Amino acid sequence: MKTLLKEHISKHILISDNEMEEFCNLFHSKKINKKDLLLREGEICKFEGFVAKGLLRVYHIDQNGYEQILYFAIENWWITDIDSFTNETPSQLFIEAIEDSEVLVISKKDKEFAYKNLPKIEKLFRIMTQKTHVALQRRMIDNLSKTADQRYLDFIEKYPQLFQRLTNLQIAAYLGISHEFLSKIRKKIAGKK
Amino acid sequence: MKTLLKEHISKHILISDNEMEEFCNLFHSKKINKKDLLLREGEICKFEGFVAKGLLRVYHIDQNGYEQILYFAIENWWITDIDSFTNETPSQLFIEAIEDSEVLVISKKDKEFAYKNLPKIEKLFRIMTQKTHVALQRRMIDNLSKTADQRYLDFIEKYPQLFQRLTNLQIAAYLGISHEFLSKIRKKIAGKK
DNA sequence: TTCATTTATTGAACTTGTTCAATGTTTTTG
DNA sequence: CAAAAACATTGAACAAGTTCAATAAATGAA
Repeated sequence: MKTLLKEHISKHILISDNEMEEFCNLFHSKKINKKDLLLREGEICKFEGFVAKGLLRVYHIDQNGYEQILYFAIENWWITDIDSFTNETPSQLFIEAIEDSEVLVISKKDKEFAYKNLPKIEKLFRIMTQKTHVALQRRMIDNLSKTADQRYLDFIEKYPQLFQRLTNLQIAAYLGISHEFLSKIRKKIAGKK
Repeated sequence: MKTLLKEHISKHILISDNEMEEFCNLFHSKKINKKDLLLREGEICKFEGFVAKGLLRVYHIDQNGYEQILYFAIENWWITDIDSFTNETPSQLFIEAIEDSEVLVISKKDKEFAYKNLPKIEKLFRIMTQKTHVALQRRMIDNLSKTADQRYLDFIEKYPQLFQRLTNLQIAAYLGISHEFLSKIRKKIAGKK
């Protein structure tokens, strides 16, 4: 179960076998069935998770009841509400499994323990946070500067494998448009080929 | 010049006087006059900067020639294109001084040196990246779920002091709307009072 | 297999925001 | 101070995207 996590860590930092074991022992496996929630709005997010299997979505529900998907997480991605987790404030987000999933979770206390006793873990999370920040920055620029058509085409090109595992409803909620409008975009694009 | 930086660092990590000196010596002061550029599109961003004085904007110019402002940086904020800086790829961004500014910059080489020799610096940047990521995540949610009116009102409430130092053009470019439309929003709001 | 639920498509009316062009106001700079 | 440049406002025509309602298609559970 933890081989994926270990491989992932090794790709980012140099760490001894002992340290690796000690760190990975802080994680517990959690199975989440399709449609079950790992976090709901109003709760304080008490975990950071590594997706070992499956697919989840992190989303927000606005005043009008519409969903916006902040991101998807598949195998090898980390998942948490970093805002709620670090500041210990009620989350604005839901995390739900889109497919039956397995997430390796670490508690805040154990993460702090790792930061204290395994200095390389600072580097690991510094790098991971940097990566997710870069991804979000790119998305922000795209959202500000591109039309929905273009964002949809970019999405397919950028995440072809993820695309196949999602419904149009979910893709629309990620792109920030209604699913009806996505449907019209799809028609328009299909007509062009 | 570096007292602000030192205060800032002390607020986030515990560090000895020696380490503080050694780290801060890696920074050079750079004065940027109003309207001058610190980074332009296509360049590889070779620095990370701490704003000691002034106000800058980080923006992107899209295919249609419109500007989108990714963020503003005032005193005590860090400024860089983290994407270009970490991946050493050409930047999509411009950084320009809105007011005469002073930025304390550190090169990539010196930052790597700090990571190697001053382990607490890992923690500092892990925390800073986390903070900027949280801010961007909140903004992403707002952009996906709120109307321009609401985003404008939120902006004024959240950054009242920054608001005063910006033109409507700049605020519009940050909110992701045309400045003409912002003008109409302002009229509507003024009428309501 | 069947019935219920979820997902996808489509059209029409509507809202939000853009674009362009004209005009007025403020700020900068020689 | 005067002229130029940058900034702000307004209106009209337009484009992008939403909402609602109806229908069809796909999926899932008993």
